[in-house]
Amino acid sequence: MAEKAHDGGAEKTCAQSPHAGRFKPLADALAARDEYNDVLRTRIDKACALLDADLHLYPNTFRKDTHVGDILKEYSALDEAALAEVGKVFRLAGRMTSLRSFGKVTFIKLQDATDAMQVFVARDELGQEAYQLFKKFDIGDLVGVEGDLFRTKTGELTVRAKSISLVTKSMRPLPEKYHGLKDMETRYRQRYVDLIVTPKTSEIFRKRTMIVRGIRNYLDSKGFLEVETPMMQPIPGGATAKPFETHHNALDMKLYMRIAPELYLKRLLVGGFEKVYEINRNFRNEGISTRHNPEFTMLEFYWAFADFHDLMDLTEDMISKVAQDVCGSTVVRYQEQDIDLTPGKWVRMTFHESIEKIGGVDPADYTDYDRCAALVRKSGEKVVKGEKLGKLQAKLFDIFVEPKLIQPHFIYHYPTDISPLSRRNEENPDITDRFELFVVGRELANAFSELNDPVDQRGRFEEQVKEKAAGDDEAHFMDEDYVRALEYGMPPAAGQGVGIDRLVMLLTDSPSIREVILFPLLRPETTSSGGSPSSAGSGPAVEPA
RNA sequence: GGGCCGUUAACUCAGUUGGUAGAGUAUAUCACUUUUAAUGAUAGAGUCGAAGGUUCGAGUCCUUCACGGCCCA
Repeated sequence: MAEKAHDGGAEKTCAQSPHAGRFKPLADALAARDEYNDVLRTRIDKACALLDADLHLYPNTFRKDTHVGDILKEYSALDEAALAEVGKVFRLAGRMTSLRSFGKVTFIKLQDATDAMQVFVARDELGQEAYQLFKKFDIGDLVGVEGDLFRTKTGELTVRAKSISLVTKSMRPLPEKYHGLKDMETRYRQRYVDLIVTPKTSEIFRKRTMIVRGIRNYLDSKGFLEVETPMMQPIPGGATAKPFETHHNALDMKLYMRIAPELYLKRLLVGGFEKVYEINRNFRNEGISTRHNPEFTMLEFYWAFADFHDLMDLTEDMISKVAQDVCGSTVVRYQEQDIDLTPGKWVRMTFHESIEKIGGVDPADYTDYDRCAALVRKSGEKVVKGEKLGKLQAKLFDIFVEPKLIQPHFIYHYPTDISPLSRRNEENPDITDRFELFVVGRELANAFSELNDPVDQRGRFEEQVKEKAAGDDEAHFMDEDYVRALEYGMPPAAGQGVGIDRLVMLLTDSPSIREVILFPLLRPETTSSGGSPSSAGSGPAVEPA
């Protein structure tokens, strides 16, 4: 007999199994997408073999009594003799992320939500039959292990399996063990895989949770009340941005996804809450970049009987505490730079001062309209007809100042022209009691003493409406109800928005916002067969005649 | 929206002046009872992102498109 032909090895294929039919839909779907390769075929064959051996592929019966992290914490210090004393049998479960087989003995790495550790699986511990079944398990399978602790020859704390069982069969192979998953697109699209194989990724999202929790704890401890306000709003307000539009069918009503919760939170100040905050999603229908995702998370908080100076103090205290808790220091490393968030180190400087001192712009070049416009043009920016001086100054600021604000800077007293919701400065009506916080050349927070004069507010809305009519689709809508609320009387207050994603970027040393958002927005995936992604597996693609 | 770069096996990547594709990992088979990027042997695995074009001949050159990355607006 000619024996050189390999037909997938000596193992029988799924086609010969009574369970073959169970996997046909999977095989067909894979084939339709041109993904049905020999690795996947082998997985199906193995799954069939496991079913043939009367194993459940997805049993929900295994219960663990500990986690890898707990074991490592408690027993890492013990030597071989001390471990033998312990003699305790643990029940662990997790994903098998690597496997080294020596015939009658196999080392696997078991990864659960807490950590990863080695498990020693030996034929002489399991018995011949169980060990043969175990050999059908694949890297990527979830397994349950029962065993005690020992140290291997190289001294590694290891679980010696008395039994090992399949908890969930994995039908797809994991990425390569050494290089891991590098392809950014796959990492974002299939974040579940990224989380399995990239420890840094899961670390970022754990930190993200800690950061958000740290902020909540901080504000709660200061007596702030967490509230939830509408994400779908008939009139979007509270920021300068293009909103997403949607439609409510039953009410036959146009709605906007909120660009900010601000106007609702301030209505709550009118209602008598003196300290409120909300941490939730905002949506802005704008470009996507390393710093912008269409939906992003903002903290906004409002504090009655306080002004923007109080906010600067609070912000400095809050962010440095969160950094200390999450990063273990108030000096954090961001993209090869040390950022010092230690309280007291944060610079406070006026908007105009920053243009002059940091931007190096001659005062005459930003106070005189024509000279300012000329400088803006010279710097490669457009000047729109009728654009106000404050807006031109903001452009100068963006060009000359913002990129240089690496260490934390509060820049305050923004021009009134670009601050439609802020309270005017008492001495100079052209500027507002507003600040923005910059770190690593990016805006991290925006805050101001709130405008609570209903007449002034109405006038500013009307200005915005004019700009909207003139073609600025980022300008504010008139919000009559909000003005009415102010007419009842809103206490003097200060309010602030903090970009949580950007804060998380800073504290996790992430260069892109996509690294700190679990599922960043991407264009639909195109399949190799050319069909629309939604039609894959749900029926034949309809081709135009 | 613009510029530059990328897309080759399941993963990470090579691929020369244009001559029908390679490695490592993973997978399969064999050996192996202490490895940890285990080791050794053997084998299979590719619509080279898609569609056109130039050419005797295209992974390679040209055009368009799709998706992604970085920078800019």
